Amino acid sequence: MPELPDVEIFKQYLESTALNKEIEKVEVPGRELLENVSASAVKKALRGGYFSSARRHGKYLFIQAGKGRWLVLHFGMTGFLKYFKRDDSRPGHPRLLIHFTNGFQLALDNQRKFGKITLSEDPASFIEERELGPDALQVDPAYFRKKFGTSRARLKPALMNQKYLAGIGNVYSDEILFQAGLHPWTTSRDLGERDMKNLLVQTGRVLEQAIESRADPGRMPASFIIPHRHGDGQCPGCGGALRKERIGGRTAFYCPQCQRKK
DNA sequence: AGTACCACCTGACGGC
DNA sequence: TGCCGTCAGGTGGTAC
Repeated sequence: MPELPDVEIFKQYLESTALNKEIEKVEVPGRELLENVSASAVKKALRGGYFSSARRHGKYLFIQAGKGRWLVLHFGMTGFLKYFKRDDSRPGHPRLLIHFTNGFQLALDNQRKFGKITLSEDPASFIEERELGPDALQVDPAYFRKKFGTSRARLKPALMNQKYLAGIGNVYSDEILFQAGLHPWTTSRDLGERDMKNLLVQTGRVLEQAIESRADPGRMPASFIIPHRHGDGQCPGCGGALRKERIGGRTAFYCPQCQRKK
């Protein structure tokens, strides 16, 4: 479930492996993931060039391959990057393979084909076209207060709405609400000033701590609910049983004891 | 505007 | 052992 922290880790991984290496060949075994672009256009855009930088917005990764030339990746539910040399370390479901002249390859692996691959001349216009909200780590408090202070949506679907904030999905929305002590069913605009402020603070805190933990539940702080998001998980705060419930079409986990309804 | 539901896709898992 | 239904969850569409 790559959400903002996971994609940030992919970005760092890419930056530490695949930048400034000449691209020799490009394969697109997963044409189904291509969006508004042909495989030959992707090959033509990348072959002979090199990746010079990467940017992330929400769950999207933008990789620059020249002036006005960006490779855009979305990881869907199961996507990840792998930089490798030997064929026996090639991941199981490569959908895009970039061969470098140094003998290494970068794979976008995506078991369930919910990811996307496309090209863009400019990340900013891509973000605008998709109507993505600001990155969840770069939110102006006034914007946040306005969006969440007027929305009639429940808190959980509101946090997951990419038009409000970009980057939060099912798992991290649970964590943010848990850290903020807010009930997922609470109507967004019913929040008081204090809770509203706290929600924004916790959003940043949770995402930053998740990145520090390398988006790995095993490394997250003991106070996090994420490692307990399963059948009979217990609240890391009060030890009570977590509740599992369908909210906005997603499976939510929360602590009915620690997360009060407003 | 918000919600509910479906489809996309593949693999894991539980029940029988 | 093996078949079948269900679940996982990001996005995007439709209908209400």
